Amino acid sequence: MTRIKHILTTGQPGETLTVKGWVRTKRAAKKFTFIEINDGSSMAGLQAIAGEDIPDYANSMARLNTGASIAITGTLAESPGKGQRVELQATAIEVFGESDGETYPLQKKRHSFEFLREIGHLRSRTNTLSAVFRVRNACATAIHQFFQQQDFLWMHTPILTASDCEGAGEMFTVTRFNLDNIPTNKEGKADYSQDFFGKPAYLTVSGQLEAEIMAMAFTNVYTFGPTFRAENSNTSRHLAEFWMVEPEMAFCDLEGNMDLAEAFLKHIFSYVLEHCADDMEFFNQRIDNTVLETAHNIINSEFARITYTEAISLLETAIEKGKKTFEYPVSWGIDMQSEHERYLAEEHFKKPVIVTDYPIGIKSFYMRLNDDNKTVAAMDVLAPGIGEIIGGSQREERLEMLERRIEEAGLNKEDYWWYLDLRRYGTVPHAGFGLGFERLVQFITGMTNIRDVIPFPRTPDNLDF
RNA sequence: UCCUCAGUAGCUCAGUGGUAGAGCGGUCGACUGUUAAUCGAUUGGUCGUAGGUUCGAAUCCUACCUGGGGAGCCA
Repeated sequence: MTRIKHILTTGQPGETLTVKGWVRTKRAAKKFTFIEINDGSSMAGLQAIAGEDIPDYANSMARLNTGASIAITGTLAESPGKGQRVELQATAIEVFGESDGETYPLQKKRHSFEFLREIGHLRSRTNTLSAVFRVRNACATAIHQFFQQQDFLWMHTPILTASDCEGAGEMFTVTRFNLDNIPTNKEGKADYSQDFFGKPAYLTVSGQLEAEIMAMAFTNVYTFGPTFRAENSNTSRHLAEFWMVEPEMAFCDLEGNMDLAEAFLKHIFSYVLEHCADDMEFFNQRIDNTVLETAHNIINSEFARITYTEAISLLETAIEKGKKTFEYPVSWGIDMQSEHERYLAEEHFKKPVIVTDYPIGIKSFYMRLNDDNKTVAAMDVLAPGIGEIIGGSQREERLEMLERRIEEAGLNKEDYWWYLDLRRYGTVPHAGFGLGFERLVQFITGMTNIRDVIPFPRTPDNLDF
């Protein structure tokens, strides 16, 4: 079967072929009809023209409403009209499934994204959403290509986990209990020893700790899979189920980590520009007229790199000079608010900025303590319009230090016996980061709501399709 | 979870106390090359839900539901 993408680029006049897809629009004159058919392979559809001479013309045309699935057989010809190089002169049309114009929700007009979310089973047939999902696919391909070219191994870390103490947010509990009749122990609480795993189980919030295990055997690995957060977050950049990419590198420090993150983003943007040119052009025209400029900016310019301490100074200076007022006060030690991060990325640097070396008190226990004993070797990549798109760190590889940090965090050392073993046997400096895949797709396409860059978004009170 | 805005035709919206409207879409018709086709006609509604105020409520009040934007949490 010939896909429309290839016909539009390389199809030659005179070729006889059959295309299959869905009718986007139909324009009828008295004795002939133009049909635009789309099969999802490209933004542009193929224009077909059917004259009265095709079999069962009147009846066929009446059945070709927007959304109908059809096969058109015909001969390619140079198009006398504007807007397309070739068109298909139909000799036969087969209708697989009709689409009632009275009830089919997609019309030949713009729809709001809010409305399209309500018809999640049909929205991928629209220009914007199909472009988003082609770009999403290209991003995923680019990610694998980037890592594979550099000898990283793709590791499948588990979705089910027992660790509930990473502090990365609320977790979904997984159980085989009948929730209307939960076995209880003497204290009247749920008796997990009778559950499937014999202890509480959850959906993973991160594959990082397992990735560290694998990096201690394969040097460079990455994970790419679904991740779950049960936080009651209702924003345009949070999902309960999202995809995360987490590279982990042995023999690597924070500097190497930043270098990888920057090269990684540059590669993905380049790949998408090359492979989804039409889609990106569409986003630039219809969604956000800065996406192409942003993409070239990412590829061609160095990311800004500053320490947390420098970032705080910048913010304080901006306040002093009256250049900016913030709702939340700024001082060394605070966890920066969205408004602070946005100022840095969107107004001060106007490009991605990597902030490093955060105060020990606001970051996770596994991040490596710096020599100043006040900061840890953490890094956040802040993107204009998105905020934190990557969060990472050099990991604490010193056994005694890690034990101390676990205790200080109020966590149980015994729960991490295997994680500590990695420091006991052949420990090495290592580092890694996590990238929110949907936020990346948002960043590239300019789509403002994260629910529109994943085919089937899962958010609080929303589990349709 | 908090703050805020909004729910009126299939969609996008106007109507802000006195007989429910427009554009688009759909349908029918016209048209020898259209491409968000064009032109003409036509179709279309329990005004989010439940109470309340009033002679009278889409409009005012209360609660709830749903959605958007912002915040927190983070990727």
